Amino acid sequence: MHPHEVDLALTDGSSVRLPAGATGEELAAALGVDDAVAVRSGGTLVDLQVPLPETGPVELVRAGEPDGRSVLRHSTAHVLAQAVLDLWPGASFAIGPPIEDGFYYDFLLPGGAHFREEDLSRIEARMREIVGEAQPFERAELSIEEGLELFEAQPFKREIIEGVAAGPGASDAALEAEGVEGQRVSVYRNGPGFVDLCRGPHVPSTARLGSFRLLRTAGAYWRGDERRDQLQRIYGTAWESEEALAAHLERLAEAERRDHRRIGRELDLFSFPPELGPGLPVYHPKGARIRYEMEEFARRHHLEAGYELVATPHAARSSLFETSGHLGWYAESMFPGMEVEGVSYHLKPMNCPMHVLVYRSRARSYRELPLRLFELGTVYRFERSGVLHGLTRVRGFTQDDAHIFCAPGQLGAELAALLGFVLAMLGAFGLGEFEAELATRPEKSVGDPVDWAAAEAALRHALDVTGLPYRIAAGEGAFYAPKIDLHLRDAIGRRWQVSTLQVDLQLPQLFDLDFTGEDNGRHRPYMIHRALFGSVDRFLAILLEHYEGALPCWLSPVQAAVLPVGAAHEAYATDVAATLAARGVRAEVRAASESLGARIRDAKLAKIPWILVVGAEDVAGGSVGVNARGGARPERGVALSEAADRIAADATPPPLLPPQPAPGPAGRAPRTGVPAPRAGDGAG
RNA sequence: GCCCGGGUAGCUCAGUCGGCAGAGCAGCUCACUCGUAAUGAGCAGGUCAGGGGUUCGAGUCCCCUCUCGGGCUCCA
Repeated sequence: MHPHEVDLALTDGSSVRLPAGATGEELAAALGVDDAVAVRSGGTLVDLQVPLPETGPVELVRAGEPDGRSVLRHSTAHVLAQAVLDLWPGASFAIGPPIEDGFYYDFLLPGGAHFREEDLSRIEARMREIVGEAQPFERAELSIEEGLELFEAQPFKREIIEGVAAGPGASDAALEAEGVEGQRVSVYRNGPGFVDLCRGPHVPSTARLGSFRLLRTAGAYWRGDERRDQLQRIYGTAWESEEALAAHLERLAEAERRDHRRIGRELDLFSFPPELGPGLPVYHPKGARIRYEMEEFARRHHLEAGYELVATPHAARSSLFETSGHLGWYAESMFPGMEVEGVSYHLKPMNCPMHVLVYRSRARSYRELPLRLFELGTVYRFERSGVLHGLTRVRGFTQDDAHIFCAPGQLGAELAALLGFVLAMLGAFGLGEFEAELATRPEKSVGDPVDWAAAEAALRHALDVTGLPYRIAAGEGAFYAPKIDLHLRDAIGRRWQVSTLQVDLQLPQLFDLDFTGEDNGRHRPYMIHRALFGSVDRFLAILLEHYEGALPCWLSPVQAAVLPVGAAHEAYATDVAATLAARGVRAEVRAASESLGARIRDAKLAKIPWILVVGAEDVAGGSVGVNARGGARPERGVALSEAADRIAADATPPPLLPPQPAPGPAGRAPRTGVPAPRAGDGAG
């Protein structure tokens, strides 16, 4: 029996009577919790084996919660390192943190060796042996000197210890997690020969691990610095149960099925002809039709929102980009110049200098402001070859770009209205879950910090008015402007950065823009850069992945397929298609050269929202058979006029909530007024 | 740009030890004229990414280049 017992307060408000000095393991036993992996005490996580503090509430961290998964993943990463060091004697190991959905570990293999895909199964087999041996994780704390001695043969570990020992500012968060704090280093041992620098906590034993999978190998620079060693990274995933692991692997398969590059090929939307060069897409008729619908929607609503259309060329004298600062700051991201008649030209990486010239083409009055210039402008950026990715990262793309020139006093209202407009537009595409980042002045920036602060305040005000959840991304603004970056989540929870709103402090000055004020004096306008889709190309890719290719009817390149049962019904099918076309529906007749079943299958695979089957009964009765995408079962004998009504309604672009000057309580207004996302199921 | 792995018919892929370049789908032709996710038969389709090398002989082995994919770095 323990000499005395204490009442231990739990975070949920209850308490448990335990012997003094009891550990997290004993607490878990007392509570009947069998999946605890750590203890949360005073905001930090500690090992289960540590005696619980008698003051302050504590809480068990269970395997399935976010922090618990991180512990599992971190522990699994240790086992990965242990396995690799077993299999490659002389290997160096660097860092191995938990990450979203998994973990990785970086190594330098002896003799400059590299991992191969087939190594993953060997390593995984060795990891499973270690798990089978139920090795305890044991924590120890050492002095800096002891740590350096322990890791004498491990240059990366020594560098971490030395870097942190050198004092604050010499470390970063990822390295801190590796277990060096102040003048102590913590290490974890498991098994006879393995010890790693680590802050912890870890599971009590490797036996608690097992639902993991190694996924891929990759190169990764030491400390993320491309001038330093490139290490060999192994990525894996780990979960609290086989079921959770299987669910994650299924999510990966789901993402694979939604890959816009695959869908683009299967639906014949676009391609990347090698003859054009990397990162330069061509849109096929169906893909171009989708773009047309997106762009028309954008143009129409911009006009309604008080924008004016402009059009500008793809190239300009290099001197323009000297003036704008692009060649000074971002020449590396621009295509090299070309010489024409002794003058250097560049492809434009952004539209703003051109729009500035439109503004400056004549004297401007305060009466004209805010002046909102909109263009679907195609820009060219020299992206490094390794970063290109489908339509989401290309070398030539079209921005739905606008520049708003306004008087200083108009900035706040303009930004707030703009943010509402952005949310309404994106909402119309069926995307509703947004998060924002306010990116503030970076280290490398131009302009007066006072102006920066004012611009940042205006952006923050717009966010507050809109009620959008946001976080501050300190120091992540563009060199010339603070900005709001808008992110959205797609149907399977992935986050995509889309819109950007920037308050430019530089261009009006560089181009010496002005307007005549009410006071007959010259004033400098503010300039807002903004793109809603960001890139039309990239936004199309996001839509394709979000909808798995089954776009809402109004965006579908073909909205209805009319299938005659036999050749005798083809004339009627043509009439049906003409009726639909008269209602503005994009309809196609697919003649009876193949079996009806095969044509239905083709239409389904092409994700056509409405399939109309017409046979003898329909010819006689003026009806159609309706097979709607996502519908429960096909209908027979629907009157043509009724079917046309339903399809025409489905094919109509959604309404857009006008920008709201005064959003309602809790700032949900921009979303509540937006029509519910069209599931693209054609249910009419 | 860097690391790793790929590139064989429009697509997905097979091709053993270096010994005649294949399949399914798609395409075309013919027959079938069909009531809600694949009718049948036939035909055609290849500079095996490109170039160089080794070899009696290269899709296969070696080198270079291009390109795609996964990462890293970058992303005004």
